[in-house]
Amino acid sequence: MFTERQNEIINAALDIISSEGIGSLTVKNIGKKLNISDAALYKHFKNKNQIFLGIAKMFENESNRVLKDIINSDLNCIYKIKAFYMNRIKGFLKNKSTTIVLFSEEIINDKKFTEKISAIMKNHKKILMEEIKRGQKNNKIKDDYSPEHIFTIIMGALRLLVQKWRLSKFKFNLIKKGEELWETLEKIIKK
Amino acid sequence: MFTERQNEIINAALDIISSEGIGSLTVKNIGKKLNISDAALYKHFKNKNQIFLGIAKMFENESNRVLKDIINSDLNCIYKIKAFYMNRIKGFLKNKSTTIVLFSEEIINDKKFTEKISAIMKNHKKILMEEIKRGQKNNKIKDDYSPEHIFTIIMGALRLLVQKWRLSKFKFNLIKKGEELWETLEKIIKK
DNA sequence: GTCTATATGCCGATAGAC
DNA sequence: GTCTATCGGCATATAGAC
Repeated sequence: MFTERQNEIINAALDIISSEGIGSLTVKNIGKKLNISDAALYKHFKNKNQIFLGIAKMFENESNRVLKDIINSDLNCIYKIKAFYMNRIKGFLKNKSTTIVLFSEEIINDKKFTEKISAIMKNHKKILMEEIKRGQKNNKIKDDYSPEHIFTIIMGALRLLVQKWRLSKFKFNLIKKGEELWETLEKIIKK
Repeated sequence: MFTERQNEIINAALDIISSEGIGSLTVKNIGKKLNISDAALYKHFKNKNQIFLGIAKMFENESNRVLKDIINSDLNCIYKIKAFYMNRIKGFLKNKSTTIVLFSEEIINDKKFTEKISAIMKNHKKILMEEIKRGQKNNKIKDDYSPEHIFTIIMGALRLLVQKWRLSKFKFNLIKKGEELWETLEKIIKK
């Protein structure tokens, strides 16, 4: 998929985003981080947008892999949704910068990047909605609310929590707060 | 508060953000929009960050005014929360660019701006939480969930809906979708 | 694959005339 | 308050030697 150097470049970019913000993500800074010149980067990526696209692809690979594992597991639907939810939280914890990149599609003004992120999100939504519908059929999830609204509420709450965490400069325990929030979300949707 | 020209400049900036994205917001572009030179802008604002701060102040003035009206009304607490929720939606409809500016605190790398936006958000949260608590005391709102979680769920869902609307390029009817989502939110919190 | 040197362009901001 | 002219700085990206 990626060469070793390409992986290093993507990780350096993620490092810079999480520590100094997206405004500091320049080819010069990436080079500095890797102790090579900025010009050398162009031997590995055609241009800066391709690095962004690399970030999106890396995220896609990881989340798809995990998603498959969860869907193919024999957990019941509520626990599948919980597993997805907690997995996203752990993903953000591991790669803090994704909290910026993925929630702020408008920052990176590249069509292919935006489309990629959009597609990933749509895929997540599709898979989650299927589980929600199955749960409603099997009488595990309340059918007072539309699957669409349940999705909006779960993902919206998750995102807001993660954003708060980022704005607090990662000061509180995201896993703990995430689990507490899930307790409430589960109470709301569980039949 | 602002001179007429300052208001024009702020509105031009908001225009640019909503139509071309924050990356296109340059002093040169603002000048072009107003058919004056970029240099002339510096007679009205000391620098670019002061224009950003102007955007934040404008938003603060408007939302505080409306918030006061709602809080001082004699609606019951659930309808106060609904009024706040719907008012935010209408605010985004009126000024599409605020959907970018306010949800992406990290884009604008100015300390005073970030602090201002943060303060506005904290104030909104404080007022909403008070209403939620009052509702729980008066047996109007379920006390199975913590006020903090109720806040996260309502605001998170609202934000996600608004973001979806923005990414759809404002194609669907935000008011209608917002009202539908509120129906669900109300069912969840109402005792 | 890495380097240095450099092209090109836009950024925010200032000087000074009118 | 507006203009033109201009500055220094930094951005992405390329050329060409090693």
